Amino acid sequence: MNTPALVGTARTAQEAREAFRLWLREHGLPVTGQRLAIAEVVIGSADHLSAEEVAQGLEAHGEKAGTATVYRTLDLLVKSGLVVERDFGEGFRRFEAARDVPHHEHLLCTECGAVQEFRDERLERMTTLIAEAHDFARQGHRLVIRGVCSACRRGTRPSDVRR
Amino acid sequence: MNTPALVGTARTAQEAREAFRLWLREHGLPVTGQRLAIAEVVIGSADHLSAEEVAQGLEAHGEKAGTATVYRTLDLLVKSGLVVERDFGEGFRRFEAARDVPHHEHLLCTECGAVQEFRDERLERMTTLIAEAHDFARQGHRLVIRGVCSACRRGTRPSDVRR
DNA sequence: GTAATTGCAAATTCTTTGCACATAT
DNA sequence: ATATGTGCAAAGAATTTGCAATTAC
Repeated sequence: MNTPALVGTARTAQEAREAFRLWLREHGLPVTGQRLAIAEVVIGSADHLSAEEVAQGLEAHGEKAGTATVYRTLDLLVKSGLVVERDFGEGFRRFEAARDVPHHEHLLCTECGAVQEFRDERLERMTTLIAEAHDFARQGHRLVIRGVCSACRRGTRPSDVRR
Repeated sequence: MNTPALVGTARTAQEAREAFRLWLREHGLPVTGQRLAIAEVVIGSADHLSAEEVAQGLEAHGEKAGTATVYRTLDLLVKSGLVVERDFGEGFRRFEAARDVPHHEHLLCTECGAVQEFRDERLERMTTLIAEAHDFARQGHRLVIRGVCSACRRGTRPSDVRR
């Protein structure tokens, strides 16, 4: 439920496990069942998951991990580059598989919380020029467009519960 | 200290008090010393203040208010339209005087936390078109460009303490 | 075996809420 | 007078941390 259209394709659960296992090995860190399971949930999902949703995803797979472990593993996944951290100003963070897409922006539905992604080359150039003009060494940017998605406008979506 | 260049000009402390007093009157709400003092700090400042910084600002003026009052009054100021709420993904909110500038974007220095503002007409049109293309009823957007400001690059700024 | 991870619960940070007391109108 | 605001301390939500028991290598 609530699986917004995406720019790229999430990799398979298996690929997720193996990619993370490799990274852990390379860094001399123990490969544990929890770590692989969490990688599978986050990287295998096409959604932008909150820490809580990751924990729920684990249980759906018949696995589980304590809250602390979920957060600690998410940090590792971000460090490994396999996962990207997002902040849509909801008061908590979301985690998204780092796909092959170099960079993309987000459309956030203020009704149901659904997220759509899109890419716009112009934005890349535009923000670079703007940063230059203000004598900033640009590191990156974030654009979130807020609005109401078509499903919510039509009253279709059965009111997701999002905080 | 740490007063980034701004797009518009903050109104004076007096204007702030009077504007808020008027709004409170119009809405049948009691005009209290705390409310006026908080309005003066937030609207009179050219910065993007956190709730804590507002409280500190009060003490600097020889006034003070409890945390709850600060938050409750900030809500009122936002409702009155005199103040705008911002979320730069720092884990807490910031509040900025609503100046005459209709909408502007932010450049955030990841070293010292300084914020510069800028305006770009193209962004307005661009985000409207993008929202349309995705069948979203656009409500607004937010662009934050992250980077390192010139002062920090030159090692000039005496390393602000920002969380 | 030993060092690192796990899970639980306690601690933190930002923000909200309940309630007795104080204050604006 | 009376409704509303204020401050304090407790409650909440998201996240982090301390620590004994457990597990990977």
